[in-house]
Amino acid sequence: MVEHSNSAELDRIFSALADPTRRAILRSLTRRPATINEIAKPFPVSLNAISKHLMVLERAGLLRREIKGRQHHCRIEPRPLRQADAWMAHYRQFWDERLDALAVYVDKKFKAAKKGKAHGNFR
Amino acid sequence: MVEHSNSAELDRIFSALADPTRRAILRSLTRRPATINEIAKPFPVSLNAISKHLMVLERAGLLRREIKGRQHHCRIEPRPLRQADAWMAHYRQFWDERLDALAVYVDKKFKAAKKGKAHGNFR
DNA sequence: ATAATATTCAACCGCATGGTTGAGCATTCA
DNA sequence: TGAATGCTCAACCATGCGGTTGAATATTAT
Repeated sequence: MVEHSNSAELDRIFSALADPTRRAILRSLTRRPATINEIAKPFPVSLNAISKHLMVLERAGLLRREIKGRQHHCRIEPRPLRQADAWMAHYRQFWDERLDALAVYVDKKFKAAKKGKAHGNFR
Repeated sequence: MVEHSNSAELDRIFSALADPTRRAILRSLTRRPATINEIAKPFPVSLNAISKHLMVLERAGLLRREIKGRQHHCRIEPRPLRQADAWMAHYRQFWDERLDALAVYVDKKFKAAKKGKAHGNFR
């Protein structure tokens, strides 16, 4: 529950990424910054829906907005992705090309547990 | 909306990661596989709540369960993280050590847009 | 001044989520 | 056989989410 301090931030980042529309918006913003109307155009949902998505991205720190007159110019802000990446780095060793070292490791423990040989290792 | 085919899978993966309890569970499973009771013990919520979290992780492919008698032995399954990582790879160039090349790139476009110089570039 | 444009606010809907409690079902222990 | 254990199912609750429509606000254009 307590975890790493920046846990709430990771919550916002990962859950912002958990929606396909928002991921598509981010991808489009890597091509060029855009106003909200421009961002919304390709999507089959209302402008309001997109406006909400943008707020979610903004709260996650993944989007920056600069208001210029009546237009809001948006650009991607990649730094939070670095944070998500840092979280995943802890697990990267486990799927890396080096033949899934963890999978092997865990599998051993797993099999041992099933045989009841390793109960002392459990808390 | 259509996106990449495996979009729904990414949805499940990212939203599974968007909860601190589930991230803590994953982390604990990197230390050792465990039964559901063992997993639940450290958390201040009910066993049922943990059981639900485990189902979410399982549906995202991040956890594998083997039922041995009345105990369910769980281990982490890192492969989906690789997928999430692949998605992020597209953005990695943007925050990499090369001093945020995208930030600079986007910033240029952004400033241009604000001055109204680049309207032709917008779709 | 008026109209059009760009965006948000507010209220609502249906559904998912994270949590609870209590019952139910296998499996193991005595 | 009967009791304890490990886990899920079912029902419920409060909250949040992604979507809508309609009104409001602010800026720009006529």
